[in-house]
Amino acid sequence: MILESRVVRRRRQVGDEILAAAWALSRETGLTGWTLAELGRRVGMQAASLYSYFESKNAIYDAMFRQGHLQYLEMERTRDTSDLSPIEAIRQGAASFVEFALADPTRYQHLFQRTIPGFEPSPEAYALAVEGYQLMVEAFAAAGITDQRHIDLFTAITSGILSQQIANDPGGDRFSRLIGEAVDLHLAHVTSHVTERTYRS
Amino acid sequence: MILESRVVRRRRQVGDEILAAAWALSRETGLTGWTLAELGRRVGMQAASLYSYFESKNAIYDAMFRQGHLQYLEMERTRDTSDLSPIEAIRQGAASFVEFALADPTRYQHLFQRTIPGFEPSPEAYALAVEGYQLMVEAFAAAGITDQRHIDLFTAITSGILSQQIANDPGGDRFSRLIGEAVDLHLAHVTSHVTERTYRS
DNA sequence: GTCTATAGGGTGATAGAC
DNA sequence: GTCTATCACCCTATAGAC
Repeated sequence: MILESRVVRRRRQVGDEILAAAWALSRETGLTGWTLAELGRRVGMQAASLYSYFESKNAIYDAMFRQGHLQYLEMERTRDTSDLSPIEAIRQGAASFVEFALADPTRYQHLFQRTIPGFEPSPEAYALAVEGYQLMVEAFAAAGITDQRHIDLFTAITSGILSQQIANDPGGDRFSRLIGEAVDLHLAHVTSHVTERTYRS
Repeated sequence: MILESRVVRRRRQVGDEILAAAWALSRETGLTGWTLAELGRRVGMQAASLYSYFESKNAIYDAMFRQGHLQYLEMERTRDTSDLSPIEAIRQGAASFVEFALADPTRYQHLFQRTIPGFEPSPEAYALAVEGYQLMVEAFAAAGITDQRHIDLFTAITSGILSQQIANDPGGDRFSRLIGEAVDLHLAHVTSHVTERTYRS
């Protein structure tokens, strides 16, 4: 049993090493800009040997998707909002999401923009994405905001700022610096009864 | 001269036919989901013969990019805003942009999201994109809105709504129906002095 | 598990006859 | 201008020896 456990651990280590190399390659040449041959070279292995760890290239993408969402969920779970009002928690959550996105734009692209032709996350991995979305929905519910339209507008604004930032000013803050202003604007809007009356569906 | 002109006209016709087929294929299987062999088959031609009309596949993408932006500029130029206030013209412009985008999401993707690996528009084609952007900037200037931050927030919100709409509710209106609400929210914000004071950079 | 070899598919682009 | 033939790649994935 002890011997088997060592083997299992070693396997996991190599798998993680492959994933780390895949992330590095993706950051350098784009998510679709590398081949299994290059990935193998990075970890000192023939391309064919990668198949001992992942059953296909898409399985590697799936593991990356899963890993990225686990990182996001871990960040969200350790974020302390106990001292914050619900509204303040939403503000912090948005800032935290932007920080997560810009800390690794390639990861953001893979997790939230899905541009790889032919790749779709497995149900297990997709469930993690849904879980993250639910955390946001709950944060809004805690502030009494439950209208799907309001949440949709929030996600649209946030993703719009991030995609513009990453595409048109990579490494800068031309768009991302607007996130606080945009969130406050949105929150003021959805918590005002006047506006709700005007735009009821 | 007359004979030559006929030849030239015929060449343009075939070129346009090829472009139309490329658009059709792109709508069916994605911008990167077809090959020159398939495109040739569509127009009754061998793949190699396409090179008499376009010097590369990227040149076809470039012509599509150019054609799409010309369509947008044509729509903008024929849009009558003479009876509208500057603010109302911005509202109409946003609605018109959303309509243009959703009328052909593939075209929107090619013109404004640029997801084709390795493709960059030629300077001539890119100039058309800049021209369209300038039209929007001028519409804002006419309303006294010249702060780049405000225009950036507008483009972020608009593109965010559109990308969410196309990615998560294709064919529906879950996100796009929010455009009027979002634009009004944005306009109310940027024309309020209180807010300007709060968020001055 | 890792290797070599290769299957089996595909691609954009070019040469040269007609 | 259009064709056939082909170049010169490239890729993921698998078979089988070690």
